[in-house]
Amino acid sequence: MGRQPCCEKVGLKKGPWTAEEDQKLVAFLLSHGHCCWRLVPKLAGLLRCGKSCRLRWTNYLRPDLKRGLLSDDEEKLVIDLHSQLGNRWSKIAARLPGRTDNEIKNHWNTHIRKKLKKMGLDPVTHQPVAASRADPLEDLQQEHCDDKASSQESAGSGTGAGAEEEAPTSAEPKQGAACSVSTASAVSPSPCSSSSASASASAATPGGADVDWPDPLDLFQVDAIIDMDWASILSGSGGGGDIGVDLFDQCSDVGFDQEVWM
DNA sequence: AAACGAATCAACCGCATGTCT
DNA sequence: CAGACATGCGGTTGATTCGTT
Repeated sequence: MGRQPCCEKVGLKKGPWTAEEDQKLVAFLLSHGHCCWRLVPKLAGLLRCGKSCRLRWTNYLRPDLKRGLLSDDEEKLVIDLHSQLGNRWSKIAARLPGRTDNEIKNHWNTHIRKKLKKMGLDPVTHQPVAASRADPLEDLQQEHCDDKASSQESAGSGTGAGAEEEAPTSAEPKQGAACSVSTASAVSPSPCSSSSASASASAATPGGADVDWPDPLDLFQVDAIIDMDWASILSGSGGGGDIGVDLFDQCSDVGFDQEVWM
């Protein structure tokens, strides 16, 4: 006997998430963690499939996400990792705490690829297309500040060089999914049979510390939660004192991987 | 001020792989 | 062992935002 299908695609909502849906999802996951994604929308009262919930959480609602553009160092690291790993965005994201595979992928396609092309480098192979420079990464850093200009210039000089020329990384046959090591997700999958996550979840609501923490179960202040400076809070530099340790303990109970927080 | 085009990014889709019955 | 299902991944799309004319 098999399991129930992931989502009966009947009556499920698609498209952009509303603030109310975000609130429900955040409140549920912060208080219960995720047991099985298939059950999350049902338990949280959402008309979404579990897949959509997981994506929304992973790419947008996860509290440990950094926001904003990638720093120079992060961008360099992405380029370096991409040269080694190819389009294995989840692997790359795993090396950049607080960044998601989707975010990195988007940034690559919209920024980095153009820069590499402008520098005369093949974004796929990272090899010079023609005669090229000695240290592309150094040039990249120099040009980082005029991103907009470079993007437009490259668009003009690209002569049709767009997504259509993107070829699969020859040296990297598609096998990223073969790696079952948890990568992008900050929430380690807690099996349904594991009672620890859900059992302790009721006591794991982050709050009650010195940090100005909106109670997710109270008013569903999701925006405030998302905008919080999590890195500072968890490192104790945000005035939270021991909040970092407390949150580590609490959040690990609901399935967070502490290493991903910092 | 309006129209147009480019850039950005959130979200969806389909596939691959691992797990469970 | 085989089939069904869950999950994760990468590619792609479409709506929105931003900049230019």
